[in-house]
Amino acid sequence: MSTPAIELLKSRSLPMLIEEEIQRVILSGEYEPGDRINEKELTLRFGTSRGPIREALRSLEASGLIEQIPNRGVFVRRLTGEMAAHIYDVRAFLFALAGRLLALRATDDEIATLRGFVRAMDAAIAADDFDHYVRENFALHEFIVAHAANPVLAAQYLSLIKQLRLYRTRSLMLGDSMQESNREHHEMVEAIAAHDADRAQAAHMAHVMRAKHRLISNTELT
Amino acid sequence: MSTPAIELLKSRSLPMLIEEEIQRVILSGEYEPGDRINEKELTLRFGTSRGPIREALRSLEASGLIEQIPNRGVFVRRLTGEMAAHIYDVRAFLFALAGRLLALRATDDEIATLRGFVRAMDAAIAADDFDHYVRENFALHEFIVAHAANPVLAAQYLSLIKQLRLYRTRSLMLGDSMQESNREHHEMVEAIAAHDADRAQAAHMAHVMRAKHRLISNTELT
DNA sequence: AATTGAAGATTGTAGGACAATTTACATATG
DNA sequence: CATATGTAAATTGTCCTACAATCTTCAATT
Repeated sequence: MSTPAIELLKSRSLPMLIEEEIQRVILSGEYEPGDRINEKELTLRFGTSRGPIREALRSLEASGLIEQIPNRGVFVRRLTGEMAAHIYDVRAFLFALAGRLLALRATDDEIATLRGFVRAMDAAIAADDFDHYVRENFALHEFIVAHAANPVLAAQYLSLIKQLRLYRTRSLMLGDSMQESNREHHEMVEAIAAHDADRAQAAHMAHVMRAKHRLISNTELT
Repeated sequence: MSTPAIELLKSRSLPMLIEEEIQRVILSGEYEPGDRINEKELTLRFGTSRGPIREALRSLEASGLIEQIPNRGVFVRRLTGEMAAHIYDVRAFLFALAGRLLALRATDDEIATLRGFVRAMDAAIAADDFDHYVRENFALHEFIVAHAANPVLAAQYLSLIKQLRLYRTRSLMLGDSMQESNREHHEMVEAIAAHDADRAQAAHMAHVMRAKHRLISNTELT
């Protein structure tokens, strides 16, 4: 009976709300990879009993954000560079499917929206507005996956994205790679606009694989 | 304190064991899609309290085998043909990645094992032993995914396979499609043996997509 | 036959309890 | 001084009971 936000939204079940909240806390960085998550602390934080919290943790474990070690508790998952690379490989193929599906079914409106994202990113590059670029970049990817109209694909893709956020993401995108990246976006979007499924598929896969290589060559240096 | 199998294996946590057991029960068909799962019934069946059972159900929900409706309980998930088709599309791309990865790294031993599976399926076809074919077929797919050496890929692929088992799988593979299917296996395995990543990728994807179309054309008729 | 309504069942959550295990810390030992 | 050891405290894992909220069932009423 403490956090009012939780009291108000009784439409969804308590464990779901707790799950979302813990997820938010993890992705925001308040809990860092490797941190132990204490159940009692969460009961105090949310004002609930341990039951709903343990249920939420179970769900989070399945989504790959936390890890449970019997009798020792749950820990925010720690992602090795190797695992991140594995995730990128899978993500590349899922994103390739998204590109293909969207190329086959994109409406004129969707194509216009996609081109809008690319233009916005061009503007962000011109203004050297890194944050704005990142936001639009994320929105473009999200849009493509959502409009591919395959909920299974969307769920798995989003799960991977979440997991990747556990990986240290510093220096992930440097100055000139914004330009390179948006050139790839342009190719992706125009392939979709041309309803060329094969070309879209290849462009989407290549885009993620190049992002993977940028990530790897950056982290090798540290 | 009833089921001895659960008492013995206290090394893993109780919710994990319960989860595995419920999953087994669902996949075996004892609980059918759409069935409601009663918590108290499970407490009697496993001799545990509701806590661990609710945790297990949470985990199963995340893996897509059950569906929770607030205040109404959990139900074995019902898969529409449309959803099955979506799963097949994703599976095709994941399997394509598995084929590519394995082509790049397959050892001679692994190649020999793969060829053994194909030969065994040829023998099963010759003997008209459908069950044997199905078993070897499953083993081949599992082997490829496991030896692709990408745990993220493996986890997502296996999750899809489990979900597909919720779909009515009658008349999924008819007589002559065994031959067709194993011809495709042959192409997959030889592409891997040649360490030809592109060819393996294409062959693996095509194999799943053809399976999808066989499924669809069969279910259209019913 | 359709609607209503009360009784019963089930879910969702709380909270206390306790064994088993792990962690932390202080003390003894080489 | 560093290491080993032992004890106390904390934490997890599980059970139990309880009860409000909601859903389901089924009989009675219109």
